[in-house]
Amino acid sequence: MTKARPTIEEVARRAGVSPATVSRVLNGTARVSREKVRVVLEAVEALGYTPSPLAQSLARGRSYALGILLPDFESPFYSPILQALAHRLEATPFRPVAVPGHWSLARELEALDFLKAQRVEALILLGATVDGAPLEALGVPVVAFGERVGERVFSLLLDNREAAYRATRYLLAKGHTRIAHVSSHRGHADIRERLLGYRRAMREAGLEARVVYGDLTEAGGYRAGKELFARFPDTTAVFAANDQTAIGLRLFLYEAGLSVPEDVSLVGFDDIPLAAYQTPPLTTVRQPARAIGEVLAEAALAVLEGREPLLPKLELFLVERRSVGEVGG
Amino acid sequence: MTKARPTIEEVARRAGVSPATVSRVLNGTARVSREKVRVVLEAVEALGYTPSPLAQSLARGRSYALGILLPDFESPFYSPILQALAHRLEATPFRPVAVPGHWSLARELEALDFLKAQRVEALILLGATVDGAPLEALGVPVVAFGERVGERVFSLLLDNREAAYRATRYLLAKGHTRIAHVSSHRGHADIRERLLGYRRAMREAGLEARVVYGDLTEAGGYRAGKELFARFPDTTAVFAANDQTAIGLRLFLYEAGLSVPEDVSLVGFDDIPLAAYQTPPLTTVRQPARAIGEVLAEAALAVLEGREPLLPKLELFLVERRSVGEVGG
DNA sequence: CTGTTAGCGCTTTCAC
DNA sequence: GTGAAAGCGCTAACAG
Repeated sequence: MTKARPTIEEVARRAGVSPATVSRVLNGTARVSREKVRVVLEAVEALGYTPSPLAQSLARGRSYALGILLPDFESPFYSPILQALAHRLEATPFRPVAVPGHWSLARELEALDFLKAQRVEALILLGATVDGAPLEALGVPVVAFGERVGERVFSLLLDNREAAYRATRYLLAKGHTRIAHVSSHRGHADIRERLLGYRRAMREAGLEARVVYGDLTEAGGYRAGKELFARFPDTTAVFAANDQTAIGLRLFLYEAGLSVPEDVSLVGFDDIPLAAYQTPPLTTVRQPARAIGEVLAEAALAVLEGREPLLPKLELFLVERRSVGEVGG
Repeated sequence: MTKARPTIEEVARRAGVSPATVSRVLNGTARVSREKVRVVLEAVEALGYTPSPLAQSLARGRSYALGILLPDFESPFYSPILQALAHRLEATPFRPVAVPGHWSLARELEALDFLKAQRVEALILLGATVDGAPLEALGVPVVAFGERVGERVFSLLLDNREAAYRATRYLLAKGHTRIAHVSSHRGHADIRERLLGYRRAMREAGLEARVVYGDLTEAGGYRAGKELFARFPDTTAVFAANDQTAIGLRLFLYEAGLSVPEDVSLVGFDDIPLAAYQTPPLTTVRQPARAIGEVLAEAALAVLEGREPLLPKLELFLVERRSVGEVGG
């Protein structure tokens, strides 16, 4: 067995003071004489003492836990957000407790139960679909990304519709007219917004919309490509609801012997880390993952301190790379 | 304010029993009469009671926390392992506490301090470089992936050297002779093993080794490609220490107008999710992320229960895709 | 400034 | 079987 960690009691004894005093110097919770401070610090040092967060939490009546509900740990889009979130929390007393909802409402509900049991003080929703009652039941402030949820919830909303509209317009400007969109039934409001932006651009241009559905995974994008080119073989450009879809579809094109961007142009959404390294580098709408994570963390911290969180308007813009060509160019 | 969560006390009062009894029925920790069980369960139900893990931990003297030290949350290789790890832990009383070491020994040490403070009961090391004393200081069992660490540590070791050897042999069999390897100074033992395997295959074939260094990121792979082809323009095949490096290098090739696999063949390592979707699909050595995560979790649980963990020998095998061509083929 | 006294919410002897 | 009582390690009044 390992030697048990020292307790505040032992530190106090060794320093010849009361536990309360030790607590006070460690937390700066009240003025303590220079001398005692010194002795306490020495004892802490000598014993290698670190307070037990467990005991602290129980005594203070707070968990210092921040729940983070995300689809899963391996999503190339959400992972960087989680990374930024965790990073921002490092300097605070709060710890992230991240749980995967596995893209399923049922699993999300389970995750919420878990977070509830953990007594999280606030909840950050990343690409979740839960809403209403279950959230209320948690009884803690909620900060969401991408979805306008309930009343007492702060949402960081990016203008997906506008961005999708502009991405489609970009394709139109390049001379494309037979432009398809790969959407998804899975995923949250953002995905629907992108579809709407695409539709609007097409409608305004007097063009017919071509929509097929994937599931936001590479495999889904591949399948969608297959379906798309079976139904609309003359498509010259496709705007995918996310990068993973675009990348999956790109594999289909490769196998079908269609080149990008010569035969078909491709635009994605998200700008995941690997988008810039595709062949050709993928033109896509950049979602500022880092900033998103920081803003969400900031907002959660604000709410916890009773401040009104400010959710700055983050811009979505198209990153032009090499996957889009000019028609007849 | 939200209503405070009910305590065991309230449940007991409502059921007309003592808190001890409530605890007993909830934990099956002792025999309780049918009648009381019923009443207690009813009260629990009515109040929507969930025990506080905090209080439980304190009272039981254990944290149920499993530390997981990994490079960062956004690595396409480690994320899936974390995902599997977390998944395996879901059905257990243990919770994963994952902290990023940011590929830096200093940050890893900080992370360890944090985990120590959290009183984790065991530690799982994913691609970490810490070793020896700091680990001993934690005073808990350690399960590591990829690195043979200290004495009291269980390591899941895959034969990277052999796999790299075989990957290089594969390239040789395809007729390549001017084969380069992109290694890295960053990263742990695995990376060095891969270099050794490559060297051995080259030596045995009586060929000159061509080694350049990246940093395991796409950007590093790109830079390495630049350096490689400046120094050895006639290279026809490159074996990269990981997929991200290969993908970065592939961008360099694309920009340089060299096609894969016609002009240069490419082999990666890891088989990250996106490898199969590169253009062309990347031939790579598959590391079974899912299995790795599960085995590590299993091992940690075993150690915690006092059992000898069994670390099955997982195989590394080459996944042939389309990024390798035959010389003169 | 500082020690004493109560707990935080739960588990676990220890008796009955 | 079951309740009373004593903590787990720490903080937070409450008196001095």
